Amino acid sequence: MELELSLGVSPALAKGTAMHILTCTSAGDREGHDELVLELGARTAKGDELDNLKTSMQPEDVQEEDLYQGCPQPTASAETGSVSSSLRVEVPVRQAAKDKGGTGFLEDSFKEHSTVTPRQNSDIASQLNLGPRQVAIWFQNRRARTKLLQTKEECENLKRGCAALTQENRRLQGEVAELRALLTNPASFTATNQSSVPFGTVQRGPPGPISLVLGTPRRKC
DNA sequence: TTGTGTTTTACGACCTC
DNA sequence: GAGGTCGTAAAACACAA
Repeated sequence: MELELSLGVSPALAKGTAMHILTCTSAGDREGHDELVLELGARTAKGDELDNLKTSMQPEDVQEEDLYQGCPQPTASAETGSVSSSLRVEVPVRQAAKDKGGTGFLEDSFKEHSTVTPRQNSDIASQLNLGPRQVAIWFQNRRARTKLLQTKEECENLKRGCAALTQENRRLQGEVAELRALLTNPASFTATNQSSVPFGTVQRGPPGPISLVLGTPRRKC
Protein backbone atom coordinates (compact mmCIF):
# COMPACT_ATOMS: atom_id res chain seq x y z
CA MET A 1 0.00 0.00 0.00
CA GLU A 2 1.41 3.41 -0.87
CA LEU A 3 -0.27 6.72 -0.40
CA GLU A 4 1.11 9.94 -1.80
CA LEU A 5 -0.17 13.15 -0.33
CA SER A 6 0.63 16.53 -1.81
CA LEU A 7 1.33 19.20 0.74
CA GLY A 8 1.19 22.97 0.62
CA VAL A 9 1.05 23.51 -3.06
CA SER A 10 3.14 26.57 -3.76
CA PRO A 11 2.47 28.95 -6.62
CA ALA A 12 5.44 27.36 -8.21
CA LEU A 13 3.58 24.14 -8.47
CA ALA A 14 1.12 25.57 -10.87
CA LYS A 15 4.02 26.80 -12.92
CA GLY A 16 5.61 23.39 -12.81
CA THR A 17 8.28 23.90 -10.23
CA ALA A 18 8.09 22.76 -6.63
CA MET A 19 5.89 20.44 -4.70
CA HIS A 20 6.23 18.83 -1.32
CA ILE A 21 5.43 15.18 -1.16
CA LEU A 22 4.45 13.20 1.86
CA THR A 23 4.73 9.56 1.04
CA CYS A 24 2.94 7.11 3.24
CA THR A 25 4.07 3.56 2.73
CA SER A 26 2.83 0.38 4.22
CA ALA A 27 5.91 -1.66 5.02
CA GLY A 28 4.47 -5.02 5.80
CA ASP A 29 2.43 -6.66 8.44
CA ARG A 30 3.67 -6.95 11.99
CA GLU A 31 1.44 -8.48 14.59
CA GLY A 32 -1.47 -7.81 12.39
CA HIS A 33 -0.64 -4.10 11.94
CA ASP A 34 0.70 -2.32 8.95
CA GLU A 35 3.82 -0.29 9.63
CA LEU A 36 3.47 3.15 8.26
CA VAL A 37 6.53 4.94 6.93
CA LEU A 38 6.20 8.64 6.38
CA GLU A 39 8.64 10.33 4.09
CA LEU A 40 8.77 14.01 3.48
CA GLY A 41 10.60 15.08 0.39
CA ALA A 42 10.57 17.82 -2.15
CA ARG A 43 10.66 17.70 -5.87
CA THR A 44 9.51 19.69 -8.81
CA ALA A 45 6.59 18.71 -10.91
CA LYS A 46 9.12 17.67 -13.50
CA GLY A 47 10.79 15.46 -10.94
CA ASP A 48 14.00 17.44 -10.44
CA GLU A 49 15.01 19.07 -7.21
CA LEU A 50 15.26 22.75 -6.65
CA ASP A 51 18.23 24.56 -5.27
CA ASN A 52 16.40 26.13 -2.35
CA LEU A 53 14.55 22.99 -1.53
CA LYS A 54 17.74 21.02 -1.54
CA THR A 55 19.08 23.04 1.33
CA SER A 56 15.94 23.79 3.23
CA MET A 57 13.75 20.82 2.68
CA GLN A 58 15.98 17.79 2.50
CA PRO A 59 14.50 15.25 4.85
CA GLU A 60 17.77 14.64 6.64
CA ASP A 61 18.11 18.35 7.36
CA VAL A 62 14.57 18.99 8.37
CA GLN A 63 13.74 18.96 12.06
CA GLU A 64 10.19 17.99 12.83
CA GLU A 65 9.80 20.92 15.22
CA ASP A 66 10.76 23.24 12.40
CA LEU A 67 8.28 21.80 10.01
CA TYR A 68 5.35 21.98 12.31
CA GLN A 69 6.26 25.03 14.30
CA GLY A 70 3.17 26.50 15.87
CA CYS A 71 0.99 23.77 14.45
CA PRO A 72 -0.19 20.51 15.83
CA GLN A 73 1.99 17.76 14.54
CA PRO A 74 0.24 15.30 12.33
CA THR A 75 -0.47 11.95 13.79
CA ALA A 76 -0.55 8.77 11.82
CA SER A 77 -2.77 6.03 13.05
CA ALA A 78 -1.35 2.61 12.47
CA GLU A 79 -4.78 1.17 13.03
CA THR A 80 -6.45 3.06 10.30
CA GLY A 81 -3.53 4.21 8.26
CA SER A 82 -5.00 7.68 8.21
CA VAL A 83 -3.13 10.89 8.69
CA SER A 84 -4.99 13.34 10.87
CA SER A 85 -4.61 16.99 11.73
CA SER A 86 -3.73 19.72 9.32
CA LEU A 87 -0.28 19.74 7.87
CA ARG A 88 1.51 22.98 7.29
CA VAL A 89 5.10 23.51 6.32
CA GLU A 90 6.53 26.75 7.65
CA VAL A 91 8.09 28.81 4.91
CA PRO A 92 11.76 28.50 5.84
CA VAL A 93 12.71 32.04 4.93
CA ARG A 94 9.99 33.49 7.11
CA GLN A 95 11.31 31.50 10.03
CA ALA A 96 14.91 32.32 9.30
CA ALA A 97 14.09 36.00 9.14
CA LYS A 98 12.65 35.80 12.63
CA ASP A 99 15.48 33.77 14.07
CA LYS A 100 18.90 34.93 15.13
CA GLY A 101 17.82 37.78 17.32
CA GLY A 102 15.04 40.31 17.52
CA THR A 103 15.25 42.15 14.22
CA GLY A 104 16.45 39.11 12.38
CA PHE A 105 19.75 38.18 10.86
CA LEU A 106 18.63 39.03 7.37
CA GLU A 107 17.42 42.45 8.46
CA ASP A 108 20.74 43.12 10.14
CA SER A 109 22.58 42.10 7.00
CA PHE A 110 20.34 44.34 4.94
CA LYS A 111 21.09 47.28 7.23
CA GLU A 112 24.76 46.77 6.54
CA HIS A 113 24.34 46.59 2.78
CA SER A 114 21.19 46.37 0.74
CA THR A 115 22.92 44.24 -1.89
CA VAL A 116 25.10 41.22 -1.32
CA THR A 117 27.96 39.75 -3.25
CA PRO A 118 27.69 36.09 -4.20
CA ARG A 119 30.16 35.39 -1.43
CA GLN A 120 28.13 37.22 1.19
CA ASN A 121 25.02 35.61 -0.20
CA SER A 122 26.28 32.09 0.32
CA ASP A 123 27.68 33.01 3.73
CA ILE A 124 24.28 34.22 4.87
CA ALA A 125 22.59 31.25 3.27
CA SER A 126 24.79 28.77 5.10
CA GLN A 127 24.34 30.58 8.40
CA LEU A 128 20.58 30.43 8.05
CA ASN A 129 20.36 27.01 6.46
CA LEU A 130 18.75 28.50 3.39
CA GLY A 131 19.47 28.25 -0.28
CA PRO A 132 21.52 31.07 -1.85
CA ARG A 133 18.67 31.77 -4.21
CA GLN A 134 16.28 32.22 -1.30
CA VAL A 135 18.64 34.74 0.24
CA ALA A 136 19.06 36.56 -3.07
CA ILE A 137 15.31 36.76 -3.54
CA TRP A 138 14.84 37.93 0.03
CA PHE A 139 17.22 40.82 -0.64
CA GLN A 140 15.46 41.63 -3.90
CA ASN A 141 12.11 41.77 -2.16
CA ARG A 142 13.55 43.74 0.74
CA ARG A 143 14.95 46.36 -1.63
CA ALA A 144 11.60 46.57 -3.35
CA ARG A 145 9.89 47.05 0.01
CA THR A 146 12.29 49.83 0.98
CA LYS A 147 11.69 51.55 -2.32
CA LEU A 148 7.95 51.25 -1.92
CA LEU A 149 8.11 52.77 1.55
CA GLN A 150 10.25 55.63 0.26
CA THR A 151 7.80 56.25 -2.56
CA LYS A 152 4.89 56.31 -0.13
CA GLU A 153 6.77 58.74 2.09
CA GLU A 154 7.55 61.01 -0.85
CA CYS A 155 3.93 60.84 -1.89
CA GLU A 156 2.81 61.90 1.58
CA ASN A 157 5.28 64.81 1.56
CA LEU A 158 3.99 65.93 -1.83
CA LYS A 159 0.40 65.74 -0.58
CA ARG A 160 1.28 67.85 2.44
CA GLY A 161 3.09 70.37 0.25
CA CYS A 162 0.17 70.46 -2.13
CA ALA A 163 -2.29 71.05 0.69
CA ALA A 164 -0.19 73.91 2.06
CA LEU A 165 0.09 75.50 -1.37
CA THR A 166 -3.64 75.16 -1.94
CA GLN A 167 -4.32 76.90 1.34
CA GLU A 168 -1.90 79.67 0.50
CA ASN A 169 -3.44 80.01 -2.93
CA ARG A 170 -6.91 80.41 -1.41
CA ARG A 171 -5.68 83.07 0.95
CA LEU A 172 -4.02 85.00 -1.86
CA GLN A 173 -7.10 84.71 -4.05
CA GLY A 174 -9.14 86.19 -1.21
CA GLU A 175 -6.71 89.05 -0.93
CA VAL A 176 -6.90 89.66 -4.66
CA ALA A 177 -10.70 89.69 -4.48
CA GLU A 178 -10.65 92.25 -1.67
CA LEU A 179 -8.23 94.46 -3.52
CA ARG A 180 -10.33 94.26 -6.65
CA ALA A 181 -13.33 95.26 -4.61
CA LEU A 182 -11.41 98.26 -3.30
CA LEU A 183 -10.52 99.29 -6.81
CA THR A 184 -14.10 99.26 -7.97
CA ASN A 185 -15.44 100.94 -4.82
CA PRO A 186 -12.81 102.69 -2.71
CA ALA A 187 -15.49 104.05 -0.39
CA SER A 188 -16.06 100.56 0.84
CA PHE A 189 -12.62 100.65 2.40
CA THR A 190 -13.98 100.64 5.95
CA ALA A 191 -12.44 99.95 9.28
CA THR A 192 -13.44 96.35 9.03
CA ASN A 193 -11.66 95.59 5.83
CA GLN A 194 -8.75 97.80 6.69
CA SER A 195 -7.67 95.13 9.03
CA SER A 196 -7.80 92.51 6.32
CA VAL A 197 -5.53 94.60 4.09
CA PRO A 198 -2.98 95.71 6.60
CA PHE A 199 -0.83 98.73 6.07
CA GLY A 200 -1.97 99.13 2.50
CA THR A 201 -3.62 101.96 0.61
CA VAL A 202 -4.82 102.08 -2.90
CA GLN A 203 -3.80 105.08 -4.83
CA ARG A 204 -5.69 106.29 -7.82
CA GLY A 205 -3.30 108.44 -9.75
CA PRO A 206 -3.39 109.75 -13.25
CA PRO A 207 -4.83 107.54 -15.93
CA GLY A 208 -2.81 104.41 -16.15
CA PRO A 209 -2.11 101.45 -13.94
CA ILE A 210 -3.40 101.61 -10.41
CA SER A 211 -0.76 100.97 -7.80
CA LEU A 212 -0.92 99.56 -4.33
CA VAL A 213 1.38 101.32 -1.92
CA LEU A 214 2.39 99.51 1.18
CA GLY A 215 3.10 101.73 4.13
CA THR A 216 4.35 101.15 7.63
CA PRO A 217 2.03 99.92 10.33
CA ARG A 218 0.45 102.56 12.51
CA ARG A 219 1.25 102.38 16.12
CA LYS A 220 -1.62 102.06 18.49
CA CYS A 221 -1.96 105.06 20.78
C1' DT B 1 -15.78 31.10 11.38
C1' DT B 2 -15.41 33.76 7.48
C1' DG B 3 -14.44 37.44 4.52
C1' DT B 4 -11.08 40.80 3.38
C1' DG B 5 -6.96 43.41 3.21
C1' DT B 6 -1.90 43.21 3.82
C1' DT B 7 2.60 41.07 3.80
C1' DT B 8 5.88 37.75 2.26
C1' DT B 9 7.97 34.55 -0.91
C1' DA B 10 9.06 33.30 -5.41
C1' DC B 11 9.13 33.68 -10.24
C1' DG B 12 9.49 35.38 -15.22
C1' DA B 13 10.30 39.26 -18.18
C1' DC B 14 12.93 42.84 -19.13
C1' DC B 15 16.83 46.25 -18.39
C1' DT B 16 21.54 47.83 -17.45
C1' DC B 17 26.34 47.58 -16.98
C1' DG C 1 25.94 37.10 -19.03
C1' DA C 2 25.33 38.43 -14.22
C1' DG C 3 22.67 40.81 -11.39
C1' DG C 4 19.38 44.43 -10.96
C1' DT C 5 14.22 46.15 -11.06
C1' DC C 6 9.32 45.50 -12.03
C1' DG C 7 4.99 43.26 -12.06
C1' DT C 8 2.58 39.54 -10.51
C1' DA C 9 0.61 35.05 -8.33
C1' DA C 10 -0.17 32.52 -4.44
C1' DA C 11 0.39 31.44 0.36
C1' DA C 12 0.62 33.15 4.91
C1' DC C 13 -0.93 36.21 8.08
C1' DA C 14 -3.81 39.79 10.67
C1' DC C 15 -8.02 41.38 11.94
C1' DA C 16 -12.77 42.99 11.98
C1' DA C 17 -17.60 41.47 11.65
